[in-house]
Amino acid sequence: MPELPDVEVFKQYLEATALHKTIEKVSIHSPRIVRGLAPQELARRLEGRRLESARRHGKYLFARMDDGHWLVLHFGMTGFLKYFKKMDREPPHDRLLLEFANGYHLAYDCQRLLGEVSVTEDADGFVAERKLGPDALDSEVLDLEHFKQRLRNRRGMVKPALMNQEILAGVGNVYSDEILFQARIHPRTKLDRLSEETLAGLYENMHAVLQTAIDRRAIPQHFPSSYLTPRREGGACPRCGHELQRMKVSGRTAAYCPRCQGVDS
DNA sequence: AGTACCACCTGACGGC
DNA sequence: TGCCGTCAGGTGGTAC
Repeated sequence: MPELPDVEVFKQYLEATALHKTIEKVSIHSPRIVRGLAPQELARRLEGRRLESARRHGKYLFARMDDGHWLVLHFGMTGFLKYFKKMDREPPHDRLLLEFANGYHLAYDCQRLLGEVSVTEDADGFVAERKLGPDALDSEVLDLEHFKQRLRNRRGMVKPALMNQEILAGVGNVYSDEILFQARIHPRTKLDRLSEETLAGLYENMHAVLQTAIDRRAIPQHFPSSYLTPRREGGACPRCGHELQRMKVSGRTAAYCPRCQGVDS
């Protein structure tokens, strides 16, 4: 479930492995993941180039090539990157494979094919075109006042709002549950029922949860024991011991503690 | 504007 | 054993 913390870890991984190496060959095993240009065109644009730097916005990863264009990666539900030398290390659902001049490979693996790969001349323009809101961890842009302003005057529920990539980018189903659990807010709470104090707490917890997840390499088993994630089957609330519950919110499965997170409002 | 529901897609899992 | 429905959840489209 690659959300903001997972993609941040992919970015750090790409930076540590695949930069500044000439791409000698590109293999596209699943053409349908390529969006906005023909697969052959994507290959042509990558071959002979080097990746020079990486950026992330929400759940999107951008790798800048030495011609100034950007390789754009989105990981859907099941995507990840793997850097390796020998082909017997190739991951099982390798959809796009870059081969570098040093003999190493970078695979974009995506079992369920819900991810996407494309190229853009302008990463900021891509973000604007997709109507993505500010990155959830970019506190320069998304400070508390801006956060409150973006959630203000909305009639919907808090969980779908956190997951709405046009309001803010990067939070998905798992981390919205964790943020709401830590902030002690019921997932179905209406935005217009959140006090200023609760909104401030939501903002603080959003930051803390996302940053903690990144620090723990987005590995749920390494998260603090006070966390809801990883969700245990019929598990108990780590705070009060009450049995955790699941409910559908806006078509998604929400996990929450009915005692700590109040009642449906 | 917000929500429900469906589709995309694969694999795991439970029921029978 | 094996078939089938359901679920997982990011995104995007449609209907209301």
